[in-house]
Amino acid sequence: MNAITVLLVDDHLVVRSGLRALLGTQPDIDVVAEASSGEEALERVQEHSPAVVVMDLAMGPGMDGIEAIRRIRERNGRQAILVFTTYDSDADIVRAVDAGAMGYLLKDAAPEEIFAAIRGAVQGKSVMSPPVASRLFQQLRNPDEILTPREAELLSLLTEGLSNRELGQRLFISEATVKTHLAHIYAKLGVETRAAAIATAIRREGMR
Amino acid sequence: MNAITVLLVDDHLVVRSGLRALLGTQPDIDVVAEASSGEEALERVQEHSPAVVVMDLAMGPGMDGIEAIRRIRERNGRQAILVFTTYDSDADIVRAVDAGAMGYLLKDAAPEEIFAAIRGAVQGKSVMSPPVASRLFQQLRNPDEILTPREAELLSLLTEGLSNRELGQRLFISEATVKTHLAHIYAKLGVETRAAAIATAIRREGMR
DNA sequence: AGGGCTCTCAGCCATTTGGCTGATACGGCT
DNA sequence: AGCCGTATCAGCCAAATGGCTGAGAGCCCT
Repeated sequence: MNAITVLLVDDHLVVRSGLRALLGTQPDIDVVAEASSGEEALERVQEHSPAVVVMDLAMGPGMDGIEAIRRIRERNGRQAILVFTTYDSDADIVRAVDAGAMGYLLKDAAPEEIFAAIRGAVQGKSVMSPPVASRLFQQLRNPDEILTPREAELLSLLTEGLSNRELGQRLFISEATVKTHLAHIYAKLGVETRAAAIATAIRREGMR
Repeated sequence: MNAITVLLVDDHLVVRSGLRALLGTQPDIDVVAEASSGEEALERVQEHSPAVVVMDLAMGPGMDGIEAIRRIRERNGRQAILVFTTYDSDADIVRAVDAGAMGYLLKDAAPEEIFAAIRGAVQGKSVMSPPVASRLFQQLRNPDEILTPREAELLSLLTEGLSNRELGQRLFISEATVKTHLAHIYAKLGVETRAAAIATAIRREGMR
């Protein structure tokens, strides 16, 4: 039987080594290449056409994981992409699945979980770490809490520490509109002040 | 020649595997044990008395890396402790060095850097990743920007999104005093609003 | 055509925050 | 004893923020 070919994408060498060592114990899984950036990932996919791409979302400067997923899916849809990352950030999960990820694993997942996810991915099965799945489920249950694109944009700038006036100037809208958006954001995030919104956003949405 | 005995502490199995794989290539370095939590790290140190402890700061629930460093140094000062983590947060660096860490490496360090750090550590040399060293240097150069303990405490609570009133209640001081501290914090962080202070604090101090 | 969502803006008012000045108290250092 | 840093508190005032109501325009979907 043919082994499942895998490409590892992570900007940390130790993580790639660790995955390679772990996956090396499985005869039916074959790590054929590694990449340390989104750009490199695209090249390796072209070269090797791996069956599965295991990818960290957080990568240094340049293309991030989400963008890499999108590009891989666009030009070469045959790969199953597994996200393998440290954080179970709501926004990341949604964006990764949206971009075309087949599964979302946390880095503290047990080896068996990882193996199962890779084997499942080639068969078109979607795999999530339990904590990730429960978060996704919550999101689906509470559509009220999903920010509109404009609100997300504003929230992102909010975490830069801008004032209402500055937000308005940056987005070419009046301060009144800024306040309206903010009020909606607060309601959706379940907070009452801008400070709490920033704290929530940075911590929970992974806006580092 | 006797190999350098090493204990790996990281809550992520893949990271431990990766480090083990990397360090396994060096004949003079011998990984004698692994731990996935601060508590476990203490036990392993007792059991194996490794020459070097390579430790991640961020670990799941329970004892964090800083606390683990402190405890190891307290009861058994013979180990050289190397911090090996993802973030170059100012606060973490200072606290880790304060707790007794010999060096501070980032996870994207080159293998040679890691080997050199371990070898240097047993000889009492202090090793820092270049970006880490430069941050520390900046801290030393700008003593004006170092927060007092009370200010740091307040800033920490600030990132929870509390109001001045709540801050006062939590710290058993008047709102007036809270405002005084805040003004000092803003000046030291070089910001003008609480929002910017929170953003700066969370991003730069690693207050996740 | 109508309903719903998003984005935009306005005005009013209460609360919060920030800037400023000045003050007291304690501890350590010289 | 005197100085400095830290921590505490007060009062005043301007600016920013948040809560509320209401409203028009564009868009998509049925």
